[in-house]
Amino acid sequence: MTKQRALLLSIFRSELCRGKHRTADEILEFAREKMPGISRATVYNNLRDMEREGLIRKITGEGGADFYDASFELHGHLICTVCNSVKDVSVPTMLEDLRKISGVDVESYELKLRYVCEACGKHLS
Amino acid sequence: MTKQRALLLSIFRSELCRGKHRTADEILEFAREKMPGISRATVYNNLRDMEREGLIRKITGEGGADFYDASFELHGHLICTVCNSVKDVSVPTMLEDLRKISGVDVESYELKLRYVCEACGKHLS
DNA sequence: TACTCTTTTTAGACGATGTCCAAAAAAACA
DNA sequence: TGTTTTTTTGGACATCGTCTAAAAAGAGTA
Repeated sequence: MTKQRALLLSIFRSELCRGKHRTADEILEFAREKMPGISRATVYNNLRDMEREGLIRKITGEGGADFYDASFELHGHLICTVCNSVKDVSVPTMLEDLRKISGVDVESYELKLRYVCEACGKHLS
Repeated sequence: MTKQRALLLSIFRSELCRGKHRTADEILEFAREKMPGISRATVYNNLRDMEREGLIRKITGEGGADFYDASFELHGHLICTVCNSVKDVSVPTMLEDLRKISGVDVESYELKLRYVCEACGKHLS
């Protein structure tokens, strides 16, 4: 366990990431506050590895960067089509349902729901 | 309606795209076979507009380029974690179910299911 | 058609995100 | 400790997509 890897894990466990969705570059910023010299490649390498190990989840980004969260249970993401904000939504039986529907042994899923969030809905009058 | 736009629409309606998932660059290639000078920017602009108009769907790509399909009904995508191949899977009641579960007026969804496809499953012994 | 106004196309520069590489450093092992 | 393996590093590189300003094409009107 390298110091860099430990730092990244601690960031994901900290308030900085609790319930939030972070891009690789946001994680890099957080990491550099504690370890100024840490390399971009190191962060990307570790994010890739941590995802493979199931420690974090990667969500393929809307219009740009992918983002990561440290949530262990599978859940979907509500994405506002106006402001791109993201909220989690839990769908407990989803994996089982999907296995039945598809007839395939689904390992995991990524579900993005497009909607208009409350704040943006008000502005649309 | 410009000639370029008409060409792109015809490509999406043709056998080249029926039931398939195409990247922007594949579409660009197809377009250049008929109209060699067509610009990359034109293809990207039109794909963006056509998606906004609901003529095509964009699926945020795994490890790289986004891809597009011309299928009008919502459906999920089975993605093989080994070879990255994509297959459609229909989930008829999904949108209604999701509205009930989330309590939000979901406009559309994007569902990616990770699994190991038949061909790859055999090789894994 | 001729004139105007608006929209689209174009080429290429640009930007953002992420990957690759070979050398150096750190960690793990015996 | 000495050796081997893994990780980090920095910077070049690749990919994908967006932006820009000028030119061309399309649309509207008479």
